[in-house]
Amino acid sequence: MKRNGPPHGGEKQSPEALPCHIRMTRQRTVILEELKKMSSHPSADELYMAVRRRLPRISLGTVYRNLEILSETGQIQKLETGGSIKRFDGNPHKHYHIRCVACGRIDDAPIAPLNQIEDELYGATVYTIIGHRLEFTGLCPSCSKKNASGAASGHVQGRL
Amino acid sequence: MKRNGPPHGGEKQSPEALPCHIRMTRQRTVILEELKKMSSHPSADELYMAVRRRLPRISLGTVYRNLEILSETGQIQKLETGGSIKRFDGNPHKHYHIRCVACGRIDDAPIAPLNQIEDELYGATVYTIIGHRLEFTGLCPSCSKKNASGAASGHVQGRL
DNA sequence: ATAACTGCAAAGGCTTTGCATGGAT
DNA sequence: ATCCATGCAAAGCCTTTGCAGTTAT
Repeated sequence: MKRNGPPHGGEKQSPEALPCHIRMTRQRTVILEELKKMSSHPSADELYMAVRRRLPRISLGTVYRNLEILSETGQIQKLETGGSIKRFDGNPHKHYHIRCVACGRIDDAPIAPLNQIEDELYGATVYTIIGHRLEFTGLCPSCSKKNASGAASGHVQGRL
Repeated sequence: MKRNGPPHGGEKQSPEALPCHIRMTRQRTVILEELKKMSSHPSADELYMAVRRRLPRISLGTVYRNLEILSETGQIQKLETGGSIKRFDGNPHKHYHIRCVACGRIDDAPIAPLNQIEDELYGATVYTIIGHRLEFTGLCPSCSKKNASGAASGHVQGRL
């Protein structure tokens, strides 16, 4: 079914020819609306939970499929962060993020894009450069508090 | 067995108290040696293949466990790149990478560390900053060639 | 002697996919 | 009418883990 793309979350999919006509289904509309409403850079599953409040019969697979399509059409961003769980951003514009290494929370990083940084590589790499991604890591307020109290051996949260 | 850490490759593990005495087993030695020998930032599985040439009976689980320990003791780096497959770097020093979005190949990015960049966030975020990661994306020579020839609809490789 | 480690296999978690059905254009 | 999209469930992939036996110190 997939031409030759990687399985799992592998490295990256082929540009995967999108269908000729992309239809606007109720599911797709709601997924997009809910994602744009959330500032929390949700995972597919978190978004699924949110969407389910409006479309109780939607399936997780549909959410995944739509997130893929929406990101391929540039309406949203699939975040490739350090964590292995994929997260999505309703804001399609280039910006950086900061990620809590303890709970996985992701926020926008208030810093201007490094527009020239890719130039530094031009003569120096054999790659054709496409872009770059800058991600800060840290502890969110909540985890940093927990870390300070139960500080014995530096315990950290399991997840969010 | 795991205290409270996330499952899968989740967000990040707790500092996971390492054992009191870390033994140097043959497996660990070979894994470290082979990794340092490879400049290709291999995945656990790729390294497993390499190590197996010297220790045919080693198990993949052992490779994973050792990579975890070695990275926690700072002898190697676990790369948190955009791809969802984890890769490892025998070079424990801070440096950036460039990743081929088509095949997942990773090379070092020949660019100096941005030592001051984290300062820009100090007043501006609620996070306690730990570090940052800069990753360039692009096409490696091999994929860029393939992309140019079969350029009809921009096909790209499936994996490495 | 004993805590740490290994091999093996099974479990786990996130993501993708096959298929029959439903729906947008 | 056509072909894209959905729901459901099963499969897939990478990674982690339980356990019993082994080994470094």
